[in-house]
This record gives sequence, C-alpha cells and structure tokens, in this order.
Amino acid sequence: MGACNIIVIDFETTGLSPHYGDRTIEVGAVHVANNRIVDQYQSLMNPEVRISNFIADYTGISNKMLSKAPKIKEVMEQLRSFIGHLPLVAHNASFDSRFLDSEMDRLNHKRDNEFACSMLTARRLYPDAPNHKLETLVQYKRIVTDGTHHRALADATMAAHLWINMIADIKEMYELPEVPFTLMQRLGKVPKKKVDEFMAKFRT
DNA sequence: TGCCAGGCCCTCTTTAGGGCCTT
Repeated sequence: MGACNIIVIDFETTGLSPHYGDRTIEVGAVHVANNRIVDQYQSLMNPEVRISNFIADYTGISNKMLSKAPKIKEVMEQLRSFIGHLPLVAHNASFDSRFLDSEMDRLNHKRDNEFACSMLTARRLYPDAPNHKLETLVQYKRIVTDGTHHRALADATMAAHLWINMIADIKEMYELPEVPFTLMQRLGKVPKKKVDEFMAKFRT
C-alpha cells in the first residue's frame, strides 16, 4: 500500500554538507494517505551554532528564533515517531536523506525507511518543464500555495502536492489504476530514453 | 545571492567536465 501511504519530508539546514558540520534547523513532514495530506509535523530546532546571514535570509529563520527552539535531539525523536517505517519522499532526496541519516546517526539510530526523490521522478515525467526546482514545478503544475518558500513545512507540503499530481498524471498517461511507491521510486532511476519501455511493464 | 558537497545526468563521454538540485 506504499503508493497511498508515505511521508514527504523537507529540512532547512545551516548549509549543504553534514559531513562538514552542517546541522538541521527545521523539519517539515506531511503524511500522505490515499493521495491526500492527512497529518503534518513541523519544528524548528536549535543547532547551538549561529547560522549565517545567507541562511537567515534564504529561510527567514533567525538566530533568535532558533535560540528558543528545542534541541535537535528532541525534535529528531519526535520526527522518528512521526515517520515510523513509512516510505519517505523528498525533493532532491539525496540532500534530505544525508541530513536525516546524519542526525539520526548522532542518536545511534539507523533509518530503515525507503526513500524516493520527487525531483528525479519529475525529470522523467516532465522533461519539458523549464527546470526541475520545486518552486518551478509547483508553478508548472499550477499547484496552489500560500506563497511561502524555503520553510520546511511549506516545501514539504508543496512536494507532497507535486507527488500527488505526478501519481495522477501517471495514472492518466499510462492508464494505470494504481501507482505503487516502488514504481515512483524506480521511475526516478530509469534512463530517460527508457521511461516508456519501463512504464509498459506495469500496464496490464 | 556563497561556494564549503554529492548524486544524477548529459555530452563535444567512458583515461572527463560541467550543469542541475538541495541549504
């Protein structure tokens, strides 16, 4: 039932690389069941280091906001409870999975959730989009938003709607009654010239 | 917006280089 029960997740962080000491400062996660958002989780977290002006400007998150936020460890324990063992989706999942795994590793916890990438799937499904940034794809698919960008819950929500849209488009384009999570996940890895060949295997 | 990373993907490729995405 993976297709209809997933968690879409997004992190704001102090930078690009956990291996160079960057930490998470906010997480947003939405639970999608039967192609609808049914639950959500969001929290800032205190990285206990000052964030750069670039990150403050990029996210709108200030050092003052973070100084009042719970510690990363507390938030990660709550996040772990929220996501359970459900399959995970993120836009450019290699980024979010690195940070999730890095923070969980500090708690001696190893992720067992599957991960899929909405960016890789969108590149296969929408090759003619102007580019495959989350913001652009949301406009391309005419997904209604509240205008917030680069905040974790807003971005996770937009990625969730993009994911739901892609499932609907695949159903229509390839005449499939259901679109399993594994199809979406594997579609992101298929050579672009072999997308139709790959999809044909799922048609009955 | 930066330039500190890394996986993916294209091409003027594979003995490599550079753009795309994420913060």
